[in-house]
This record gives sequence, structure tokens and C-alpha cells, in this order.
Amino acid sequence: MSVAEAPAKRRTAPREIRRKQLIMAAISCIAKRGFSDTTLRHVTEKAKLSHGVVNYHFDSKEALYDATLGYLAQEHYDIWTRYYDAAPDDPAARLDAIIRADFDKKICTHKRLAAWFAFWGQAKYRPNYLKIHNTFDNERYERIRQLCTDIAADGYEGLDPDRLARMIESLSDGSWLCLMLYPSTSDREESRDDCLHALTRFFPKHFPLAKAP
Amino acid sequence: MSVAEAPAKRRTAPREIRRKQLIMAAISCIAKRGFSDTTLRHVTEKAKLSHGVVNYHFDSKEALYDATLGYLAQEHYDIWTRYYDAAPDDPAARLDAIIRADFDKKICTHKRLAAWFAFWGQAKYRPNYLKIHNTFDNERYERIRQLCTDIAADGYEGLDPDRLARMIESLSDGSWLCLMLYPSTSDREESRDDCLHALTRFFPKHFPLAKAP
Amino acid sequence: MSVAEAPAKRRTAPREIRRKQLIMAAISCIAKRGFSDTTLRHVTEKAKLSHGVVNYHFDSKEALYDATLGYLAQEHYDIWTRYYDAAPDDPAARLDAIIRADFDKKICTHKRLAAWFAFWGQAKYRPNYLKIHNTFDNERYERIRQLCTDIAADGYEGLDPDRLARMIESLSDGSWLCLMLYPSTSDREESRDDCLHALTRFFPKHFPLAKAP
Amino acid sequence: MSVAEAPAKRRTAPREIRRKQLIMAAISCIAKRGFSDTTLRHVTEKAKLSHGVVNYHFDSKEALYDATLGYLAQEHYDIWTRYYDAAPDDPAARLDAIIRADFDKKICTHKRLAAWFAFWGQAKYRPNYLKIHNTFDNERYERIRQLCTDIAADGYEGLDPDRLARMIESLSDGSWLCLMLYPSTSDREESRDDCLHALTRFFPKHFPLAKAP
DNA sequence: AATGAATGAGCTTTCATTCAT
DNA sequence: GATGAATGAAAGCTCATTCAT
Repeated sequence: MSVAEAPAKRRTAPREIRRKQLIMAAISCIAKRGFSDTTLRHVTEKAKLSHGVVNYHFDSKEALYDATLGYLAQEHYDIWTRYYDAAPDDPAARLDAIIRADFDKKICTHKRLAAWFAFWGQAKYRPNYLKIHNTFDNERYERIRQLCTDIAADGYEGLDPDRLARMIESLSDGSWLCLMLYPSTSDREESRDDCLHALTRFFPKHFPLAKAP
Repeated sequence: MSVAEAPAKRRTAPREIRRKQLIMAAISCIAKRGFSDTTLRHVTEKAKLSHGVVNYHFDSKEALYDATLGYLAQEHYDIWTRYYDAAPDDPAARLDAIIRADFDKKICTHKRLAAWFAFWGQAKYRPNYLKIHNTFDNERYERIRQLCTDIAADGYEGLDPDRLARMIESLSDGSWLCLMLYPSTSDREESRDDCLHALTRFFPKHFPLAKAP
Repeated sequence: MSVAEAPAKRRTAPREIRRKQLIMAAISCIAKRGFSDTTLRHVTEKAKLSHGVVNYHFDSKEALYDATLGYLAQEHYDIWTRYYDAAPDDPAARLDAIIRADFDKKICTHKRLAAWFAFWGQAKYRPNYLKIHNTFDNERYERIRQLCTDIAADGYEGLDPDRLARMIESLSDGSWLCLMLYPSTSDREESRDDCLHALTRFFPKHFPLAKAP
Repeated sequence: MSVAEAPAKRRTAPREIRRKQLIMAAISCIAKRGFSDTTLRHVTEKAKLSHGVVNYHFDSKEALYDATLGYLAQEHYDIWTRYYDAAPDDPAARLDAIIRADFDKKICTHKRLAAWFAFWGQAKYRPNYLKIHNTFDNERYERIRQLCTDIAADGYEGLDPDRLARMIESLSDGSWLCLMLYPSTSDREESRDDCLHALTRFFPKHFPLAKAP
């Protein structure tokens, strides 16, 4: 909720500290036991806080979950914009950066992926989750679409940039699902390279084969 | 659906009929309210049966859910093998068929996608779900991998068939996620064509551009 | 219910056969898992009959239990009157017989004792049970009292026959409790001899020490 | 009782207070409706507490029952040791004391006897109950046996002290059963005197007739 | 700001009973 | 007579939330 609306860190001390403590614990618990088996007691125990504290810092369990998803989304946003800004001012390099960001060590963890899919598994009927998610993610999709448009304009006649953007998005999401479901047989870096490899197929002129790994 | 709305013949139906009735109701409810908010009362109400039947026909709620996932997985299996068998005996045609199957009208419904992601959202810590899922799905992945191997051997030097298989799988799963999360802005047939289009990029000789409609 | 009121065996075939089958199964189940954990399903499974049969032969679970207690009480009644009738026509011999009957191999079994105490554990607030029990047992108590009176009149001045009767009754019941609670450290024949020994203390002239084996 | 009716100070009482409150209510309910008909709702209503407290202060219904039996057993233990310690240092006086303790006004109440037999009626298949009971009661039996040995050695040749101990125990238990089953025709003090009278028969030298009543 | 006892709605499950077959 | 599918009341228990301390 408030986290979602607070791109900058407030450092009012205790309040924000506690909230973050609880959010981190919530991520752990959701990742460990999923949505339906996570209770506030689990969360507070994980956070080593007392039982009543959640309803003190959040209006309700739902509010904590909103804040938790907001935290994940913000974190994702921060990472990909960082990668993006760090990349050379060139559509191909930036597209490459955005994809790499998805598999960054910090956000592409087991725990976070499990939490993401837990939220998505609920998204359909908790419009709030979708809204929070979109607040951050729409921008990323738009950016990808724009980059695809720019690249496509540069020598790929007849290519539908929207389709490309959708495919890239799907590839990335699908890789996440695979990483979450089969952690022992799939691998973060391999998945990233798979996605990057796809770019060499979609835009061979801009992503020569050698570039990928 | 049709079973769930079967004529109000109250009592004494064959075991399998009731089980299927409950499974269909479970899919509806999970799709509608997700895992953590679906109660057995919701399920039995949806199935227009009395409260006690679930524990009469299933050992527990968990057993009903196992059966429900099993049903979804079997249904998926039946569809893709049917498509597969109906396709010409040719690797490219069969790969095309497997992908089309994923977007078949019958299984690629809103309701089923939501149910799938609800299960996946729980899979990490309910090993049963993963096991059930894999019982059916491993074969499909192997088949895709084999087809990719066959096609790759036919004029694509240096192509890694495993990578291709992973990419195809991810594309398909990612498309499902997209379809589930954004039903109003995405479209089943469009997603299918996206995936088929990717094939023209991966195996241009076998999937000429014209082929994907 | 009807058993309690049916001292003679009706041999109308099926009906009575089934009822007895269920009663025997009820005794087994009550002895095995106690009152609160015995369900009609346990009883019918033990009797190798179908689930619905209880309510066909008995009005309710309670009616089955009434009949079961009635059966136990009748059985007890049959045994002690048999012992009594077989004894020489002499107060001391008859008192001896009544006590021996309580420890007869047939009724003083683990299973039956457990069932008795299960019923007694409920007796206080199920007046029916007390009534059924008393229907049979009052006569026995009266007989004991009469025998004590007869014996006491024969040379034990100042002895209260009522008190004696109560003590004999209590000794016997207390022995049953002990046999039930500690089957491994107590013994049916030893308990019987304890009770008989008490008689040598209460009525030394009529029960010389040598008599209790 | 007095605890259960403590001033309607709703919230936040020390853990032990609440536990005792619930235990007392459990005794009342078990005595009133027996084991199989006592529900946690009955208990909490009797205790004038909310439904959820039981599972807050006890792990389960079974844990409450264990604690309840433990309470009864402890209470019994406290009483007989108090009587014992208060008696003159003399085997006969002490045996007399132990028996009197069983019929003390505080523990030999209708309610408690009913509760005891409810527990005993379950003991056979809930080993926990037997264990709890024995934890306290074995010591008492041993003490009785020792006292019988001491007394028997003092002029009763050929008397088996074990048998005497068993008889005394059985008499006492049997009297309790009688008091529970027939509260209107039996009487606490009378039963006590019956038991004490038995001592005058078993050990006439140590318990002269005059002493009993 | 923080604690944890208390509440009570609501969950899954059990089970006596009914009744179509 | 007999079966077993179906019912629904009620059980034990969980847990988000409240609130005295």
C-alpha cells in the first residue's frame, strides 16, 4: 500500500523498520508454505516479533500482503531500471539489459520466485494484486515494446514489435515458472542465456550469435 | 460444467459421476476465489450437493485437490496426444501440433488457466502437486525435446535442441500466465500464433513464415 | 430394550440373529475404544454387516446401547442364578456361589469388564442405563442381603446384615475395577479368592479358613 | 467452582488461573454429561469464557482432559497424604487415616466420583489416563501394603498382607462406585464406616469394634 | 510502541440417520 | 431384508483481529 506509493525510502525509523521486517518475513513464509498455509503467527515468529504487532503496523493481513507484493514489485522495478540506466544508449543493449535484470542474483531467487507465483496464483480474484503489480510492470512492458519497435524499424521489415514484446515477456515469465518448479534441473544463468539467445533469433542483425553467453 | 448442472437427480449416483462433479466444482471455485479462499462449502454449493459428500467421496480436501490437479493434467495430456497423433508423421508438423494443443479451446480457458496457476503457486511446498503434474508433463517435454533434436539435425548446425525445448516450453507457459493475468488485453489465438511465430524464427527452413496463419 | 424385556430367547430367526450380532460387535467395540470413540461404522464393520443395518434393527444408536447393556445384565443374571440354583440349599453355600459367579470365566472377561465400566461411566446422566442395570441387579443385591441376614442370625450377634451386603457388593465391584485397570498385575481367580477370603473374616463360623482354596 | 465464578473480570488473567478455571469446568461437565457428550463448548460455557480459550491454554481437548485427571489425582494425593501425616505414628492409625481420606468431604463428592468413573471408563484404551492415575496412586497402594505388612506382623500369623491391601483397595473403590451409582440410597459416611468396619474384621486386635464409627 | 490473552467466525471433518435402490 | 450414497448438525480446532495491560 504505502510502500507501493513510496518510491523513496522514508527513514522515520521504527515504523518503517518494523514494516520492512514484517514484509521480509512474509516473503519468506509465503515462499515456504504458500499463501493458504501462511498465518500471521508464522510471519511474526519468523520476524521474531510478538503476535499482535502485525495489526499494529498494518490494517489487516491483506494490507500486509499488498505491501509485500508492492515491495517485490518495487524491488524488481529498481533492478531493471538500474540495469537499463547502466546500459549504453542503444536499443539492443537496453533490451539485453532488461532481460538480464530479470535474472539478477538478487531478485531471481528461489524464495522470490515462489512468492511471485503465489501472488499470481491469487491475482485473478484479488484485483488489488494485479493493480499493484501493474503499477510497476506496465512501464517495463512499454519500454520493451518501444525498444522492439526501435530495433524492428532498423532493418526487419514486416516484423510486429508488439508480438516481439509479448514473446519476450512470455519467455521471461515462463523461465521463471520453470526455475521455480524445477530448481534442481534448471538454472538461473542458463535460463537467462536462453532468453538472450532468443534475441539472436528474433533480431539477428542486432544480436549476433557470439554476443549471447 | 455440464455434469455439475446435471438434472437434479438427487440421490445415489455412481461414484465416478460424483467425483467428477466435485472436481469440476473445485476447478470453478479455485479459479474464482483461488486456493486459500476456496472452502469445501463453496465446492459443494457449486456442485449443488450436500456438505458432507466431499468427505464421503474423497479422503480429505487435499485428496480432492490432488484429484483435481490430476484431472487437469490428464485433460491436458489427452488433448496434446490427440493433436500429436492427428498430425502428419513429420517432426515440424508434430511440434506445431503440440503447441496448438496448448491453446485449444477446451483447455485454454480462463478458468483452467487460473486453476493451473493456483496449483503452481502451491507446488513448491506441496510435493504432491508437482508429482502429479510431472507424471503427465514429463512425457510432453521429452517429446518436444526429441522433435527439436530431429529438426535441428536437419540443417541447423550448432543449435542446442535442449535450449530450444526449454524456450518453447517457457514461451508456452509464459503465454498462459499472460492470458490469465490480462484476459482483456491478451487473446488465446494471438498467443498461439505468437508461439508458432517463434518457431519460424527458430527453425526457418521447417516453418516458413507463411505457415503461421 | 427388547432384549432387556426378553428373558426367553425368541428364535424368530434373522431379526434376533442380526440384533445379537450387532450387540456382540458393540461390546467388542466399546471394550476396545470406549464409548466416545465407538461409532456405528465400527460396530457394523466388526459385525461384518453393512453400514445402514443398525438403524434398520434398532431405532437409534442409543437403542443399540440399551440393548447391549441389557444383554450384559441378562448374561450376568443368568450366570449367578445358575450358580445359585446349583448350590446346596444353605445360606453360606449360596453366598459363596453368588460370589464365585462374578468371577466366572464367561462373564469376567477383559472385554466385558471394560464394557461394564464404560456403561457405568455414563450411568450418572443416562438414567436408562441405571434402570436397565437395576432391573437385573436389584434382585441379586436383595438375595445377598437375605443370605447375610440368615447367616448373621445364626450366631453373629450385633452384626449388621445390610452393612455386610454392601461390603460384599463393594468388594466384588472394586475387584472388577482392579481387574479391568490392571490386567497384567491382577488375576481373576486371585480376585475371587480375595472375596471369598473376606467371607472367612466376616462369618468365621460359616466359612472356615480351609474352605477358601 | 469458586474460581469459575470469579468476578466477571474479563480479560487477561494469569495462565494458571485460566487453566484451573477450565479444569474445574471440565470436571463439572464430565460429571454432568459424561465423556462422550461433553464438548469444548460446554466446558467454555460453564467457565464463562469464550470458545477459543481452550485451544489457547491447552494443546487440545485431550490435553485438557489429561490435565483434568491430573488435577483430580493430585487433589486425591494431597488429601490422603495430609491425613496420613496428621495421624499418629502408628500403622493402624495410619491405615485408618488413609481410608478416611477417601471419604473426605472435599474429594468424595458426587461430581468428582462421576468424573473419576468417566476417566476409568476410558482408561483401558487411553493409556495416558492410566499413566497419570498411576503416577499418583501407586504410592498410595504401596503405603497401604506396607501398613498391612506391619500390622500383620504384629500377631496375625498366616495373613497375606498383599491380599489385605488388595481387599482394602477394592472395598474403597467399590464403595465409590456404589456412591456414584446410587447417591440416594448410599451415603458417604456410611460407606466410610463400612470400610473401617472391615478393618475390625481383618485386624481385630488393632481395630477393636468400638473404634470404628 | 509493544505484548499476548481473549474473542468468535468459520474451517475441515465426523457421524448418526435417512432413504433410493 | 439389505445396501451404501447422501444428508446436515455439530464437533474440535485455527486464526485474523481486538484490546487491556
